[in-house]
Amino acid sequence: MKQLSVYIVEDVKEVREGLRYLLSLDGEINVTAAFSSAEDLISDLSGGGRADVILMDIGLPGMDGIDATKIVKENYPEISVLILTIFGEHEKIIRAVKAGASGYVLKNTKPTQLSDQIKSIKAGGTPISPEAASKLFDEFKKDEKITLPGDEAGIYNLTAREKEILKSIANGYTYKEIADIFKISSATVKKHILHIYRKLDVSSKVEFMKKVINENLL
Amino acid sequence: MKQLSVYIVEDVKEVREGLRYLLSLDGEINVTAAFSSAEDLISDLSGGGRADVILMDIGLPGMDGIDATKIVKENYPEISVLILTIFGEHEKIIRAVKAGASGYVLKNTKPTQLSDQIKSIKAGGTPISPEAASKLFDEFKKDEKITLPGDEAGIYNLTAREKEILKSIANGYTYKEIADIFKISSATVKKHILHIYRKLDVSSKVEFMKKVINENLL
DNA sequence: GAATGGCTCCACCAATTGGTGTATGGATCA
DNA sequence: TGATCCATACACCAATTGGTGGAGCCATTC
Repeated sequence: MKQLSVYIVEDVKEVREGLRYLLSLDGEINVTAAFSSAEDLISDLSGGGRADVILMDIGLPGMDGIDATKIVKENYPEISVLILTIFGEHEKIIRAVKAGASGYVLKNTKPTQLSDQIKSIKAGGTPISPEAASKLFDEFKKDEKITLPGDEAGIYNLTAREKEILKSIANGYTYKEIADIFKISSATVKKHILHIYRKLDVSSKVEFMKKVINENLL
Repeated sequence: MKQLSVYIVEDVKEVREGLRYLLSLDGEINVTAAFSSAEDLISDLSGGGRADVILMDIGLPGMDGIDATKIVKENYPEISVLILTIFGEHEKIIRAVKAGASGYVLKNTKPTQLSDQIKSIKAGGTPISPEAASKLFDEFKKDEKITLPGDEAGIYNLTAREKEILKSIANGYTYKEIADIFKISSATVKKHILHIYRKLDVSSKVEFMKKVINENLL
């Protein structure tokens, strides 16, 4: 297995060197650089420096770890950023993950666990501790709402009209009520809905609602 | 590092033995037993058998992986359950995680990734693939809603029978189908549903579904 | 024992839904 | 210039749903 190239960004020298030492114990991990500020990191990356994973402290002097994460992910999306944090920094963690961080680990994580988590990022896993999971989940949901309806054709190739009808149905209106809203015949509404059913592969309002709500089609 | 003891629960022999072989390639993982049914697993645990991680298939004959997970977590909470699934089983995954699963991995995950994900569970991580993450997030949010406001007031004072009917309706069955399932008249089913509607303060299946799904009444 | 509440069932009704046709005008596209 | 898609609309039909009333049986509770 190829070695993982890891950068460390942490302002406190003792922590920085401690991390470097701890990670050096894992043969699969190679700490190729360590920086005491986000600015130094950015400057290295601009100069062609690369890493598989960046271990990023949040509380950095100058540019903080969140903004740094944003810049890294915007310019070098292939690099995974793992946020280093202390217990209780929920909100910062959320902002960091929204900025593109792949996950986070607590600073008091055991050495072996830290190695495993770094490796698991590249293996497709997302290390998240349960404590802050629900908050994180909320935020992700908000993101979804932004990204989903913005799409043009829609996931099921629904036409613009069909999307309108879909929303109305999901909001509990009957065919007749929807007909009044859009000033069309209820027969037309029904026609639209049957088309929607076909596209969503459902055949009743119950199935329809399950799909709409579970897949956040609103 | 101590070896991780892993159980496999998977009904298809080829898959089961394939997993056992793949995991045997990782020195830190020790597959101590493999079962073809949830019942066999439970019986082993009852007899004193233990594992650090259980790799659990969802689609098992007899007791399915979700119920099995529930039982395992209720009786042996220290055991982590990792759900083995195929792409697209969103709903089941959600239910499995709610049942206490530590995460899930897709069946087509690469061997090395699988090992890493198993190890990352015990390292505190939660292996979740991004595809279904947002859905999972939604569900967690819903859980929050339940535990916070829906306290002692009970779940709308529904009787045991009404809860059964509620589930069936939410699963898309018609009155008639439910009548067949419970061996009662469809008139009775309808009566129950009208009672449920009153208690939930709704008056159609669409409103009903919104409430059931959003407040996770299943 | 009477009252209450849960579960069962019946009849009857209006409204809604699911599904099938067919058809017309407009836009778009090959 | 056809062909196709979209939105509109109508007719007709079977099934399901939402709502009302009443009623019997059983267990628990007061």
